[in-house]
Amino acid sequence: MSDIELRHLVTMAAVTDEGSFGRAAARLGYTQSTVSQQIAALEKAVGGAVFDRPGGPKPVRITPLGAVVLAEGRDLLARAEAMADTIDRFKAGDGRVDIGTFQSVSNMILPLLVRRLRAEHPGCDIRLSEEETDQPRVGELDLMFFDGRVDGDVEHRKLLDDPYLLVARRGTFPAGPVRRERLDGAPMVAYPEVCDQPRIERALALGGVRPRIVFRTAGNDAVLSMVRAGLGSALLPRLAVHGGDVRSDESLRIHELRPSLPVREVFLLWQAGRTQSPLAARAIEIAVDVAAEIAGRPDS
Amino acid sequence: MSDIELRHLVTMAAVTDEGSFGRAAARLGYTQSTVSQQIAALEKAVGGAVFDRPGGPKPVRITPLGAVVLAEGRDLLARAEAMADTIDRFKAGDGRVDIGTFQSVSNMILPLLVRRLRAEHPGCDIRLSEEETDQPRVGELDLMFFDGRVDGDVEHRKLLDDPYLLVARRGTFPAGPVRRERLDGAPMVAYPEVCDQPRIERALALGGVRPRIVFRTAGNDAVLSMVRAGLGSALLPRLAVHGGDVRSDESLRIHELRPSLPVREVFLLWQAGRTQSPLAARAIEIAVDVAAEIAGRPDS
DNA sequence: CGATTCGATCGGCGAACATGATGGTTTGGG
DNA sequence: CCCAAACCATCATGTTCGCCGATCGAATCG
Repeated sequence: MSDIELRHLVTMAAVTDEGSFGRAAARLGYTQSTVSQQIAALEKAVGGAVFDRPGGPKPVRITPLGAVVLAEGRDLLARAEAMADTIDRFKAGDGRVDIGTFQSVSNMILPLLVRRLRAEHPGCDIRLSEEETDQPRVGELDLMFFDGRVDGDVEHRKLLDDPYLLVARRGTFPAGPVRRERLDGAPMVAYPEVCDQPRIERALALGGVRPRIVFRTAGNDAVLSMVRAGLGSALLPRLAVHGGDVRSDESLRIHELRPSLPVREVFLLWQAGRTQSPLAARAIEIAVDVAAEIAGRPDS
Repeated sequence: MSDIELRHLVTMAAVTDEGSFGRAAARLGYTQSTVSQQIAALEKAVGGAVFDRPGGPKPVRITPLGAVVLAEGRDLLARAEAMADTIDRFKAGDGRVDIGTFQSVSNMILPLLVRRLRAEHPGCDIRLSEEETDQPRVGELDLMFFDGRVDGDVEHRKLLDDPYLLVARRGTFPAGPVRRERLDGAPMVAYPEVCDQPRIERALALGGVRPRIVFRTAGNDAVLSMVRAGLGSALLPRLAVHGGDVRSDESLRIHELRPSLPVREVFLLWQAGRTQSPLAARAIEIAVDVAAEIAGRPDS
């Protein structure tokens, strides 16, 4: 019954435009016989004639039922064409991409990524979500920034190594590198124990160094404010101190740690075995480029 | 390329709902093999995978491209269903019908026809047009009322015979039938010389009777007003004097003519060889019924 | 490591499609 | 009045396409 096919509607529209089965066939690259059969099939599907065939050189004329079918059919065909357009645009890189980020991980990378992606695809829909869970829900995202290895069915791309630096109030330590032992029992401000944070604390503890964590917060600004206020020092990844006014802040001093902590690795990861959108694929490439530029930039 | 078929979209929607090719096949009455092939065909048409197949008991998962296709596809399917609904309603008698009427021909029939048609099909779109051309454009109408025969490729259905009556101001003629000769040179108000009017004037002239036409107007009311005002008498078809307040108007008198004029035949006609809508077909039936009732109604 | 679930693939069969030729119908001109 | 032209329907034919049944390979789970 409702076995209407788009091809038949195209043919019907052509017949209406041309006023003749034969000319419509010529336009569509069919034979007159084919057009005749297609219209017959369409008429069987809708349950009534859509054209009156006067016979002879008179042009065929649409019936009232045919007018209804044609009006709705043209609408349907327009929708189908719009669908094809949308698909083509999507394949060219338009569409939506959901990117997850965590804490201060990507405060340097993400703005550049978004800017370049939007420059390439002005119409694209970039959605960012920052969640504070340890084991993130990569399942609902296209891409996710993360520091540290992650298990599960996840593919990853390493973006950069992010070394830890010690940020202290001026006068807390003498200029230059600071030995790890100096942090044992020292008051410190730190991130919550998610992501890479447990790992560096374990690394310190392995050397018998146990700082006194006096405050934990996920906000970079809050950490730095507390350091400025003299609450304690902080071990922050370079990305977190690289930008902003940290280096020009006279009340703060940045020290290297000796021996240095194992670097934090920043990854871009996504669900394994899942087809990426062209936009997401492009985002990965751009993220890698951006990370390489940032990693190669001199420290000050 | 853009060879997307509605059937494939239905299958894709089912797969998305069920999370499995096999269950979708069971729901649709297909085989798993068929669903697999249909999805493959769809993927070839859109140029990319629409599902990720993890393999094993894991449910298939839609890809970003698939999400786009599905969103647009559901819209397309909804349109197609709406189209089927519209067609079904049309075949049940809904839709639009264009009816032409002329002068005072159908002042009695048309209101009843419209009322009954709208009672049967509340949603239908009845359009009336009254044109003052002699040879009407039946080509743009579904149905047309007309008095008198018409040539061309026109099918017709006779509705009723409409005899002419003489309407005069009280006191113009003695009560009862009036002989034709009395109208020779008499002042009369008449319709314009279109439709049936030339025929009755010829019929009078054939008997040597030539009224003095002092005013021609297409409006029934205008004719009667002029008769009341004493401008002259009028030969009007019975339909024109049947309704309204003519018979109860004490200032007017209705006479038969002896010998009577040949009756005016009222037809409903439409273009020959043209498929009509169910609504139009029903309108014809109702018009015939209505006309029969009116013709059978006693004169006063 | 088998049992299970799942999609892909192959061979085959029947329906649908496109073609070319033929026939019936109508129109308009000589 | 008949003939040529335009037009659509139909038929027979070859080919494609859709669907099915069966089988295979992959992944998961107990």
